[in-house]
Amino acid sequence: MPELPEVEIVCRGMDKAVTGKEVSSVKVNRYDLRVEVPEDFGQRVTGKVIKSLSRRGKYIIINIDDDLVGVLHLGMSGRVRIFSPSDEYDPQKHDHIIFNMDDGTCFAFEDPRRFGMFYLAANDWEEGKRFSSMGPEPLDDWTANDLMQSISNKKSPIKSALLDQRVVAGLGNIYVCEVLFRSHISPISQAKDLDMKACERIVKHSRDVLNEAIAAGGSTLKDYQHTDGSLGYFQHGFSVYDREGIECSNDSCSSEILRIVQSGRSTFYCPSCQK
DNA sequence: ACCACTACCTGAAGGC
DNA sequence: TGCCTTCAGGTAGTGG
Repeated sequence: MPELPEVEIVCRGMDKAVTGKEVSSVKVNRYDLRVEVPEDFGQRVTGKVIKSLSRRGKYIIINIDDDLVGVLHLGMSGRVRIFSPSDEYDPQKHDHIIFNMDDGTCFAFEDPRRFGMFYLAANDWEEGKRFSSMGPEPLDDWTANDLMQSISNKKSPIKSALLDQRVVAGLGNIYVCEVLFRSHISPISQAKDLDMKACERIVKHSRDVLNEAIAAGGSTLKDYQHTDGSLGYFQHGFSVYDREGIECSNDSCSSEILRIVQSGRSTFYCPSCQK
């Protein structure tokens, strides 16, 4: 489910629901996620106050008291469901970790495929290699110059380069396809061959697409993904993703959208508009 | 060092 | 109905 816009929506929902509240209890149903959940997860978190939440790339950072952070990644199928004190928690088969707050609020991390992770770290976590090698935030400090530099030696296609979280943080398969379409750049072109103008277009359209998707509540593909169960609707705004065989949305173009496979992932693009 | 490929895991959808 | 194959929004490890 989650690329940057979806993670941002989840992060905002959690922030609103739990920031400033104390954790009264935690239930861990499964420890064998992508990264092993620490055995003492519950003990370390219970009785502590959630200070704030933030996002880095596709990771949600939960600042717990002063010396602890929860690091949450939704993987491919992860969701967070939040229950207000007046709602009753309805357990699901793949609820791995459930937090109960002192005011009766509760949230569950659900992830059928278990590609997600939820672990604890000291609050100087940003020193760790997971985040120190992560690229710039596309909505924040990313420039065309950064992009130009980071791909200047890359022989891989630009599609694959933009999926590399060291190049830019938070883009995934859907939004890379959409960005390249808007930028009129072929996903097949070698990253190192792009000029500064092309990099400028990618940076600009990344901002636009991501901001539009956040404003639309993210994209919902298979099931709901907001923390309150409501749906995002940016999937109706896709120009190319999952539109194989459909006519290109540009008025002046009558080509069909193609699907190819690059680095084992589907790429959707218009062969006429993206050169 | 880089890049493509594979594994990780469950569930939904489509073909027969 | 059911069985089989394919595919899915991500990341990390390997092997060429």
